[in-house]
Amino acid sequence: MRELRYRKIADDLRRRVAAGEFASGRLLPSESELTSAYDASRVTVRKALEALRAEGVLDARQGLGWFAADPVRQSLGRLGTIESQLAASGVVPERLVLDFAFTRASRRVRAVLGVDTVLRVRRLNRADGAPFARVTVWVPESLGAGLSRNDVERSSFYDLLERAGVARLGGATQTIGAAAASEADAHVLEIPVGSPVLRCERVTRTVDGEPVILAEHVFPAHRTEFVVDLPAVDSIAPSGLRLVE
Amino acid sequence: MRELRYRKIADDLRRRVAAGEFASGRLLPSESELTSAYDASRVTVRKALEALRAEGVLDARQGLGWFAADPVRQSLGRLGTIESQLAASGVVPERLVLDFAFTRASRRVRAVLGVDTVLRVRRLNRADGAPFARVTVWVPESLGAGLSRNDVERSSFYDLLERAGVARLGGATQTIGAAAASEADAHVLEIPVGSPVLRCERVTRTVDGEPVILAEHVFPAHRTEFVVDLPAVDSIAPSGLRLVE
DNA sequence: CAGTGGTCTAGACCACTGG
DNA sequence: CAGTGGTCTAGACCACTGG
Repeated sequence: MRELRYRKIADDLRRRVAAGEFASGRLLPSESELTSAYDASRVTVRKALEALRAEGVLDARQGLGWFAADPVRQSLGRLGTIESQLAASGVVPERLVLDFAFTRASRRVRAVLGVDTVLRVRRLNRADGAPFARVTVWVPESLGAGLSRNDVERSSFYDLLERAGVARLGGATQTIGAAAASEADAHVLEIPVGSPVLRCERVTRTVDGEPVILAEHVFPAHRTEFVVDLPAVDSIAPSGLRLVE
Repeated sequence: MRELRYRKIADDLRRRVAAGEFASGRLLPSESELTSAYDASRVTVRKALEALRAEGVLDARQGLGWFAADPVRQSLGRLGTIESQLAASGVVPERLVLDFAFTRASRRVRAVLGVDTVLRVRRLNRADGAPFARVTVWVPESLGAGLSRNDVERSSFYDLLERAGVARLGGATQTIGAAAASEADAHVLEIPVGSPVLRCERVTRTVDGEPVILAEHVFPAHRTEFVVDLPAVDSIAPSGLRLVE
């Protein structure tokens, strides 16, 4: 990988912001100062700054200057996965494997993954002993063939597939809906049947765009919510909503 | 508002893509051709193209060219507001004002907006006659003072505040949760009490970061879901989720 | 190979901010 | 007012794609 100047500048500025160098209303050096300091053109410096704005790290106002973005926005940009959030707050999430089987794909799963036989794993996630997610993951038989039940209890599927070099994962599409808890959900999550749950379905693709993981997460509504930070809006209505069927 | 060249170019290209001019693998004119055609510098043309890439409308490959993005991603990038989606599919959304009042802010509303008196508007949105959203909007008394009941029935709050120059809106934070339909929700949305609903709360800030609009949207779960497109992932778990309390 | 997008430079004018 | 970020120009070199 070629070294990109704007990326090096962005990395350096991100580090300095994280170190608190520009905390609480203090402005960054002006673009022309940064241009001199990094010995780059203003366009390159701006490309780095705009990238950090897109990440939610920095923001700017014309006539004023660049500054570290609102902490709320920063923390949202860094939210990451629920497990990393829990780990950061000192709670060790437990992962319990309920089911591990190679089975025929249902019509829905076949439509998404395009294969007839899949590895299906059901897991329960707990935080401080209380269940907070019921997870079902489907992967094509070929990708799951090397995985053991102990593997999926110890590690996340992302680690097992990506870091082990089995697949190179690219983007994903995530849908979030509400539903009433099924009997199976209710039993595992220790909530009443029919009580509201958040249901999240996620299709993860390889870098080539081929869908390789289908995951369903069910969360009890009283314990969980999704947070989305929108750097700019053109409406006050929720974004990303669509009507189904 | 000053006319921005890169924005005009982006608007034109977006329209041409939507019209199918570059459908199914056909490339757009090269950047140097676009530079001549729009009589702008290459940097300006690229700024327009990059903006459309960020929207999910276009994509490019070095050495090949620019092309209309994958339709899946396109539809996600263009999702925008539910009302614009409906309009695009030929359904005219109706907006019915249920309530329009200046009232004392509840503790929650005061905590968010930082004022004691607010304009509170309740609306019902329908598509093809069927209710799909119950909306409550709170704005500080000072911002709502110039608005009439007819205004909020005809136009969106965004149009009323931003385009009318009352406030310059910046970013927003949106939380999505599930809940059981309250009696009021159920009555207005024509669903059973206790059936699952998606509940979305959105805080919109001015460009200066001051919260000025609080909006709550309640959607019947069986008709609606949120879709998020994630260009790159570092986990297969849902992103943006957090535990409440 | 010729042509493409990706990065980068050294300038310029403008709208906007704070004092 | 001087200084700031926002936009825009006319160049340049590079890595990469397809034939």
